[in-house]
Amino acid sequence: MLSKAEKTSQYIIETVAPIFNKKGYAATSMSDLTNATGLTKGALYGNFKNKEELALASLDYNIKRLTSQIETKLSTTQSPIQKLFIITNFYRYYNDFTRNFGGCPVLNIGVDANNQNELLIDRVRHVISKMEAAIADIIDQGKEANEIKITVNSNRFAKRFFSMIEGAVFVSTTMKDGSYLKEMMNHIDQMIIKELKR
Amino acid sequence: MLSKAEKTSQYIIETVAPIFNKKGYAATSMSDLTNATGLTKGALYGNFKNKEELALASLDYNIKRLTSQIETKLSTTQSPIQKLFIITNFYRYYNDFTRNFGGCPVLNIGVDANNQNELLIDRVRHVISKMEAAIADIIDQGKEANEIKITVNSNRFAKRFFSMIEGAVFVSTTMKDGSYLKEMMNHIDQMIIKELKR
DNA sequence: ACATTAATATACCATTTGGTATTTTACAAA
DNA sequence: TTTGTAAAATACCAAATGGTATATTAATGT
Repeated sequence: MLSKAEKTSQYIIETVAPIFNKKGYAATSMSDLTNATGLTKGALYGNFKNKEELALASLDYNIKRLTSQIETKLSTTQSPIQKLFIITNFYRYYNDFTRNFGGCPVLNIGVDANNQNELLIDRVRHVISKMEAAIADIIDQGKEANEIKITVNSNRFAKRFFSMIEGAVFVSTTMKDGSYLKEMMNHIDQMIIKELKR
Repeated sequence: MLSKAEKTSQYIIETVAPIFNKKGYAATSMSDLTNATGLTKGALYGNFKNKEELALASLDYNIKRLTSQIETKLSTTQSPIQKLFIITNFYRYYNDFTRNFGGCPVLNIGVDANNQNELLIDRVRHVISKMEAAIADIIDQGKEANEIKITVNSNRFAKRFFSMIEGAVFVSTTMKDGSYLKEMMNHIDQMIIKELKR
């Protein structure tokens, strides 16, 4: 059972996470957070050491929501190739998914914290590495399962795969035009078929 | 001949543009700008109406530096296909190019100003549209010159082209790893050869 | 050289910033 | 129901925020 403080901390993070994600670290003020939560500074500083800890916890929360959603979807199939299609299909409708918490946290905090906050940017780098590694892992599984050509460079493909996704996420968000994501996912699907599939 | 005020305005923008680009609009304070320029608020507010005008002029300046550099390089060939290769080759070393003014202004301000500043984000959208249109235009010229298949969808290809570039720019910058850009440009070159070239 | 204007510096404004010390309130065990 | 403690509200801090009015300095045309 959650204690009062744990419940409050949870509530604070849920409320505050989209704000940090939308506005960025420096541009988000403590009063933005008290206004949004309906709580006072006493409550916020009682539950979190400072603004930075709030931002870090918010980022972790957003990343967790994102990755756990992908993991859930991935677990519905055993086929590595199908897993890759599940990822592209998830990002096809990514704008709808992220609307709830204010855009892609990897992109937003990655750009916002770059050269501004080492702790935040380190976490973003870590997530990117993890996601790329996960994609490369799926490809390697595909090789073992004889679904994917053994000649492909898993890591190189994973990096390109992820870069393309983030590029489409960025332009799609900025231009408020979901077709960028859709077209890019179609292209990546073709890449999977032509470059990977054996 | 430039008046004193024009020279000062120019100096301010040159000095201030990379700061806005790195830190974003809200996170950049007027004292950041007075410190960097060595000028006082009197000088800044004498030459620019307010902080927002400074940010807009800074964005315009950065965008101009970027686009004029590309245009110069493009003018060295007549061949549409070669022009596309010139673009990918420019972005191969984009991190070195943008180091001087603090990263890609399209990416940085696009993410920073999204849902925060309408004037800034509108300018970013406008630039993206322009760049995509320019790419589509090159492709159309390639069709007329019998270099490029008439069946390809110029606009669709241009959007994908640009999205891929920005994605590589983002991950490359965030991870401090130029290989993302290099690999992506190699891939786009292959796309040009396989999808466009006739 | 002088007067006029343009450009910059200075001093100040109310408001907001992140953060803290203290008081008050809510809660749980006895 | 009382008491100890955990949690949240309040009041406050110095510093910084964007912006302005005024004073001072620099440049310019005559």
